[in-house]
Amino acid sequence: MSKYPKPETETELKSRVIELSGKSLSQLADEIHWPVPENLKHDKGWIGQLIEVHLGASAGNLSEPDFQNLGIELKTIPLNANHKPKETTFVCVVPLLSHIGLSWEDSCVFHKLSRVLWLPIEAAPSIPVAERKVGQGFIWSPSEQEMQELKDDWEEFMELISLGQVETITAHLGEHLQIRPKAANASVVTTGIGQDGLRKQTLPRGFYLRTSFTAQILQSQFN
DNA sequence: TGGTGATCATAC
DNA sequence: GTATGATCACCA
Repeated sequence: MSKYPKPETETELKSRVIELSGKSLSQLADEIHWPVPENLKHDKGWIGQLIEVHLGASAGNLSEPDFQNLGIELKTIPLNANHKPKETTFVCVVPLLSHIGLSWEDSCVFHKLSRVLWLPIEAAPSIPVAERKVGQGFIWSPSEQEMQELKDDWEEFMELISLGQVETITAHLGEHLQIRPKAANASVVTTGIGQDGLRKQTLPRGFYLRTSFTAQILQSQFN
């Protein structure tokens, strides 16, 4: 889409983010001739993809940062009526087999969260999707303390997985990160390690950031 | 009513 | 199935 080429510099990206702030989703959708869904029940990724187009993110389902040349990952963050995160944030799929010898610095969580463009968007159910407005986006990296806490969570999870305990992991575990299912439905399977140490088919899972953590990020940015 | 567990669309 | 993008829906 030549109308929205990829930003070549961080400065360019930032100025485009400023241009988006305050705009409604129907404005953005109209510009690229996209219909606006009544609700997101069957279009859960619609807002994220709408923003990707407008910011010129390298689209597609590649395992690359959204802005590969800048090393920046784009995450929209839905806000409730109190302007706090409404949902957890998906980070990446949990490695259940090829994690042996994987270090924190080589993990998908480390890479995805090293540099993130957070873009808050109104998501209170009382506001029709078309009327929801884009907030003020900003580029973020974890503080030293946040990075350490994320690493601690990650290492706790990876140890359990190595021990074949993945099916004992619930979303209650983890300070900032949590592990929850990540699949089209409960019948999807991937290969993991069972309690006997042998391969076993199990439900794919993903790492998610708790809303308390993303709330902390927003607060440090706007307060 | 907030969080956990489940689910939806789409490209390849 | 795995990757991208996430929100839904129910129950404690």
